[in-house]
Amino acid sequence: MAIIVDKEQKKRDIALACKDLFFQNSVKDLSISTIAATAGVGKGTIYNYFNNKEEILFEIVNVLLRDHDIVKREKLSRESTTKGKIKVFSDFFYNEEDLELRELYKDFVAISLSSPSKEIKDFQTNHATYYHSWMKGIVQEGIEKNEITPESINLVQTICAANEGLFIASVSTNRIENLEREINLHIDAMFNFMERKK
Amino acid sequence: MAIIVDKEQKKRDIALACKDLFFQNSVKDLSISTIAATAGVGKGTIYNYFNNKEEILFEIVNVLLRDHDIVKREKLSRESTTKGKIKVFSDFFYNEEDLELRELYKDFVAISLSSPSKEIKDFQTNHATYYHSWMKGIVQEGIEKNEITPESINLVQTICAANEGLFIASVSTNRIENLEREINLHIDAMFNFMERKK
DNA sequence: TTTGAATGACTGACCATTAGTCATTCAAAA
DNA sequence: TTTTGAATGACTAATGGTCAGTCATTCAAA
Repeated sequence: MAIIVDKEQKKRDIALACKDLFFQNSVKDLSISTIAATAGVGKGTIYNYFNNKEEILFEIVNVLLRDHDIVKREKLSRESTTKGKIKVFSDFFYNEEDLELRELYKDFVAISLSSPSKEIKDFQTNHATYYHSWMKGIVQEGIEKNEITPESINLVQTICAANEGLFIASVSTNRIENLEREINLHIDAMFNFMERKK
Repeated sequence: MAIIVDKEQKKRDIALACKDLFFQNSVKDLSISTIAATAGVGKGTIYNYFNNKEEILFEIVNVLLRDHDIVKREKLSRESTTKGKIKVFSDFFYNEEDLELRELYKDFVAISLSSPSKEIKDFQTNHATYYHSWMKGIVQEGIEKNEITPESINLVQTICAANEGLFIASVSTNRIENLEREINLHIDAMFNFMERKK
């Protein structure tokens, strides 16, 4: 009949083609024309695959998060203690290699705060739930290995939230000079309470 | 020679005139024309007092925060325990009476995440520092009254960050069904560690 | 007391740019 | 040759921001 393209693949191709554009500019400062030109397609084509700029950002984040998770799993497997794992788990917010992904993540949170559409919220919920239960698994494991107390499981939510809160503060204010230090301090403080006293 | 207006006052007047507009719409969805019409001035006049829409939001938040603080001080004085005070301090994120201010606050954080201009960051830093040291004062007082351990002072940062993080999560995801409960749970958990054992 | 020059406040028409649409074109398959 | 999905970019409507001109008030000089 006519050309049939793999819609999902093309969507990914377009998104990844302007990855760097999104790294260097905030979504707000990018025009659809620029994005289309960078991806090497017409403006109309963009609208064949995405409803708006934000969805392109989501697609990029989605793809990058998959790679990020693989690396994270790798790094986690090299840690033996629960505390070490939690620290590695939290290093997304400050480490050098996730700098670009973090740039996108900022935009991402900004969008979900100002335009709470259903899709965006579901998207965020999925990711948040995924990482939350991942961390919960790590803590659970620590409990089973008798490293930390059973009540520690109730602090998972707080650790996650504090990480997020510290990150937001480090971006939106000048109050946090050293995020890595700040996050590790708070994890240390939490583990003081969570660790089994011998 | 000519008319001299109180610039600061007029700025406040314009901002407050479209307060409700900002409550009901996100900054993104408001046009300068609409804002100008609502405030009853010409579009050009807006630019005599503000550089962009965001600055109008800041002005509104500034004024409202002043009132909010008075009420908060009032409420705090009625609490006798440190734990009670911290809970009252944190209720901004979920209580009914601050609903509108919270709407603005969301926009506010979104802007500081996506357009980190110097002014915005300074503005945020001032407020964050102000509230942070306020809470620190409350904790300090609790330590002096021998209610909580001296080490508690190190958890102020974590409590603040976790509140913020939980709030962000409640807005941007569907994971937190009851923010009030979640925040109070985490404060209770923290106080379990902070309180002096008798 | 009158007057007109000086000045600051205010304005909305105007311009450049943008998001989003859609009629048209293109190319492959039948 | 015909059919049909994909791609396109000219077009429209709306927006943010500018700026040349208008207006109102004041006050010094006549």
